[in-house]
Amino acid sequence: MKSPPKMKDVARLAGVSPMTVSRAFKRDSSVKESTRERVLKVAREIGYIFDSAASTLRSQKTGFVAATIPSLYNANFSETAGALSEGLEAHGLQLLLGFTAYSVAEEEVLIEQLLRRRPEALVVTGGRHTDAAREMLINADIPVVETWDIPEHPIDRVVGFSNAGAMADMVRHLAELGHRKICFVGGDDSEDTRGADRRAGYQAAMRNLGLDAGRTIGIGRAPSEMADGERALDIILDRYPDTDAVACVADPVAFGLMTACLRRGMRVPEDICVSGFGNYDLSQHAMPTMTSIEPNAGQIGKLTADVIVGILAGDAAPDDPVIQLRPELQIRQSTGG
Amino acid sequence: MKSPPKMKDVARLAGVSPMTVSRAFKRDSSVKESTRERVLKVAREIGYIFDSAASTLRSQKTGFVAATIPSLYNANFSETAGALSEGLEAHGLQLLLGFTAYSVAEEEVLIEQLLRRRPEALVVTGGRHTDAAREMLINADIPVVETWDIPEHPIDRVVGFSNAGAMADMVRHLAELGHRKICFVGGDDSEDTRGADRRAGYQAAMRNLGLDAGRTIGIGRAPSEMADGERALDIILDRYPDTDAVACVADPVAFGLMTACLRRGMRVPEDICVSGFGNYDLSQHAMPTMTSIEPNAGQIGKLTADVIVGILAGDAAPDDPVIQLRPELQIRQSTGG
DNA sequence: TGTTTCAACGTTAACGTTAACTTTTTACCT
DNA sequence: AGGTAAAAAGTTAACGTTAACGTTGAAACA
Repeated sequence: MKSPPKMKDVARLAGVSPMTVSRAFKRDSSVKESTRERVLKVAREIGYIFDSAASTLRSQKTGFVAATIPSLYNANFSETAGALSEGLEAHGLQLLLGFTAYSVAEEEVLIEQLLRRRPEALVVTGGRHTDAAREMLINADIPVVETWDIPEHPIDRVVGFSNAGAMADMVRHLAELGHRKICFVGGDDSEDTRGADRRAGYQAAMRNLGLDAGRTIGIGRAPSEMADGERALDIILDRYPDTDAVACVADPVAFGLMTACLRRGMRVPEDICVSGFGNYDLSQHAMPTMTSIEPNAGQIGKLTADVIVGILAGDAAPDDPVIQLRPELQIRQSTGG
Repeated sequence: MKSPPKMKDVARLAGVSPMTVSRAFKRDSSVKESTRERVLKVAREIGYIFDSAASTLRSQKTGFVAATIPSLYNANFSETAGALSEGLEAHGLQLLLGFTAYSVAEEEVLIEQLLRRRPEALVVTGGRHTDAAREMLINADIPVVETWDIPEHPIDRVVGFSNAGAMADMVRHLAELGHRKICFVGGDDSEDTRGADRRAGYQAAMRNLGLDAGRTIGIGRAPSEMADGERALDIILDRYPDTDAVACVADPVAFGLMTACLRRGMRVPEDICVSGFGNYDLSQHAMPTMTSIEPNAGQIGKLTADVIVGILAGDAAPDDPVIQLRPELQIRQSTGG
């Protein structure tokens, strides 16, 4: 088996120079339509596959944008990634995803790996990073968008919302319903900065309301799953049996906790209220339907794509580099809605 | 702002040749430990980031494996991708994901895009492809693994199971419980080959049992969601009101359908049985718990990684290029289990 | 008819790294 | 000390594409 065909092989067989083949593979370059067709036909016939490494090296253009997300398994982040991908594709940019496993340490490693591939922009989930990661992002000399958070010290651009604020809204909602013994269920992992922020939002809101902010149930490292919600109920019944409402870090946890309640014969919301975060499909179909927070995950992805496309097109920087979204409370049956 | 540092800049400042810098960035190459440390220290100080495009071009090694999966939003495929990624990472390979939106036409485009980046192996979800895609895969001259299916004509290696067979198992289970009026709910989209195979499995099993195989409810293009299950119930009650069991193409659809039943006051499983496919977390936590099929998604990813690592390490090809898994029926409350 | 213009294509060199080879240094012998 | 092998480092050229510039020929003008 001989070596795979190169551009010059296509060129020879099509009777043109390699440069013309290169041009034929791009859009709106000056090649006669008939020539382009002939070139592409030859390329197809001999099974030529363009080599993007060589192209990248010479042109210093990779045509893709990198993004770090905590996990594939989280429908919220997937939705952001999906919308981001779509928005970028419309402008000829591909998305390269990397997974941080909810850890800023892993994020640091990942960012370096991604930068080695010379993306034209970088999207990170979260607004807190290791010092080394910050350094790399600042020096990367490409647009950087932090998402799903409102960082204290933005690196560049931001499309996010306040996780603490959204959780505080939820706690106030539960308090307005008359609940006083409110638990928070979430990971006890400071590496998951969004989870930690939501817990902080719970604590701040509880203190502001003059309520006991100590009822936090740690369920281990993110990602939090349905089984964690189930386990959390055991802990709650053991440690805080008078609990009348539980705010969960995410919908799957809330669902696991809620169904565990129902299995024990507890009524939701009559005996105990349960709320989630993320407004998963699940929360609208569960029985009872679950109160949650709509983070507008798709919107985050879409806006992020717009920001990047704008910067790459040379748009002037806006006055405020931060686009702050307002998650909406979705009040449903699990809190009496 | 000057141009970003190159290897030769690091070399100059570290007092070595660029080749030594290159070696310092690899593992187990012949550089003195003290030299390596000095080089890496300089690199860190001046913010040098390795350029993988140049490396790839020269060494003809990309260090990554590409995979096409139908969607980010499907927990089963995500699990396969996650396990694949882990298995590859253990051998220094990165995973590059592409999404086909459940369409073999999109898959064709995607495969070409991925091949341009010269992956060292290619994993595809599914065993049916366009002719052009097949051609590219055959000519790619790298290991190809087809997953989540047992193709009629394997291209190279296979790690999968029979979707039709698994669904037929489910139908037989429902029939053994005494059900005769069994519906199938799934996408009516032939582009989603796994969905189509599951429907075919339903039809074959029903015919074998001498039952009416015509009760198929089409719910549009994949991906199928909870809301589709809810809609499907309306259609079932309208068209086949005597239905006693429903086999769904996937767990979310089954959950949507099941909760829609419960909301109408129908009892599951007493009035109607519901089954899913995929054994999502959801199916174990739903009330009632849902009967489903465990496709061993993680196992598929792990075995695929093993196959690829084996081939790249030069292992001899096995007698049978097909690794066929046997999905297991998980019988739960929604079918009386 | 000579000049201008521009579409269409060609030529040259360079992108940043590393394979393959060569040279120097160090370690270990007798 | 002299010799030898192995470790550590250097040199050269090449990977496949395309930016930048150069050439050609035909259409469009005065």
